[in-house]
Amino acid sequence: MTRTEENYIKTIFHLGGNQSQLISTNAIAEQMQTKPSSVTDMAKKLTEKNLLNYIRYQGVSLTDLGIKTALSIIRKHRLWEVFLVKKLDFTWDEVHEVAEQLEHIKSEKLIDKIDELLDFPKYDPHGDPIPSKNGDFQERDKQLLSELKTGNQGICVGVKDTSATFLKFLDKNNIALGNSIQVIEKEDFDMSMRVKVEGRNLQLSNQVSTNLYVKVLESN
Amino acid sequence: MTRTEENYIKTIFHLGGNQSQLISTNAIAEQMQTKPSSVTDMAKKLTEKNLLNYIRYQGVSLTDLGIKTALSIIRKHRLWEVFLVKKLDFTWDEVHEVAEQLEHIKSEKLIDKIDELLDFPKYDPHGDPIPSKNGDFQERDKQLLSELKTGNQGICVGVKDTSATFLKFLDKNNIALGNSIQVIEKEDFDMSMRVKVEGRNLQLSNQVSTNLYVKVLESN
DNA sequence: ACAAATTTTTAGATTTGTCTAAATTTTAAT
DNA sequence: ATTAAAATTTAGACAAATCTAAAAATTTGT
Repeated sequence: MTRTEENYIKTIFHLGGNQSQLISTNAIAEQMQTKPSSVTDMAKKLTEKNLLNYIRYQGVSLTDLGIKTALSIIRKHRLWEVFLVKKLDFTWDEVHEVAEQLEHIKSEKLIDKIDELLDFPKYDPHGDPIPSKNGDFQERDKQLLSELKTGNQGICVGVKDTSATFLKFLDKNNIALGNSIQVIEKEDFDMSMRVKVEGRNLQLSNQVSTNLYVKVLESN
Repeated sequence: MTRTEENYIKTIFHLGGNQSQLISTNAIAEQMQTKPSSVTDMAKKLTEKNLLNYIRYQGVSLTDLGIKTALSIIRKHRLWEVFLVKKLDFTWDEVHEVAEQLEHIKSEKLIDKIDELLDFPKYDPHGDPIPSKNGDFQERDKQLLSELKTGNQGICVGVKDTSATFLKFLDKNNIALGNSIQVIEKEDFDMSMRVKVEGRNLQLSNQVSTNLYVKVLESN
């Protein structure tokens, strides 16, 4: 498998092509910064290799083999991210670009040893779950901060937007995964909300609250 | 720089193209398992990029920029080898293949942090020196075991042949870098020699003694 | 249901890195 | 100093991954 092929498989997975949902060549092209015609060519090629199901004019979905392949790449990507943060003191906004390269290194032993070195982490620095060696992983029980009701309390467990600008914004406001967060007041006008993060009062815009995942603590 | 270009630069360095010595397209092709005509094409391309000096029908040598580039790649390769052995328990015969991939990862911060994590090692698992960040490195004072005279004593400091078969042979015979070694007797007939390695007697063929580097301990 | 707009595919071209076969240059031998 | 042998380059072709422009299919609006 070439690096390009792996990137297609990974992108299709992230667009939902694992739920036997058909993903359009247009959507893939947009995500990958390429043209729909290029996607069509690759769709044919990957179908030939039994990684995709492709229906002309409809879109593609991943086969079982395709899903397995995608999970393997995602596992590598997320483990490398943990490695960079835990062992090399990278910040969570610096890891993505490098992990994009490292995820393509071909050595089963290497990634298993990295997994072991990190003591088999379950989540990456952005709170996303890391598939196990045999490909299973459970999405954490979480919801967007914006979905919480006034008074609800939770723990920050992940981010939806993983861009450096958003992550740095969170750093600057001392919001980190694991922090407790409580909704004090929601503003109908602009959907912003006042929250308490680890005891500190903050005003967060809708843009922020729709990109921060929390695990709700049941009040009773 | 593409991965292929980097591999050409690295190969030319190893063939001596740093000493402003001209390396033939034939020699490069043989080393890289490709055809001389392909090398010619790449020679033109890399000359265009100011990495090579190329004289038609004569060969190529590295420019200053080419040497700097080669040293950067070799630095990465050797640091990754140390990482694999020291942090992930790879054996010295397993590291080459994986390091060939890792050496192409583009991130200055990454390799500097790996260097730091390893506490700035000077030599890789095969005894080869690791260029510093600014590109200087000194070849260790060493000679082939085969060059020693009867009675000479030394320390194993490196291998010339880094193939898995040779390295496993050394493992099997409990010969490791850092071991003391003394020449007991040299056989004129087949150039084999009887040696004492850390007190144990061994008979080594010429093939072995011409691939093991030692640092001679001056008798007086 | 049909025309217009949108999406997708096809056809043909481009770039990178490679190859084979033929032509050219250099080296070696007498 | 020629000629034969060896090494090197050129010319033309190919595969992978991409693009643009045109054609075809699908979706949408009325």
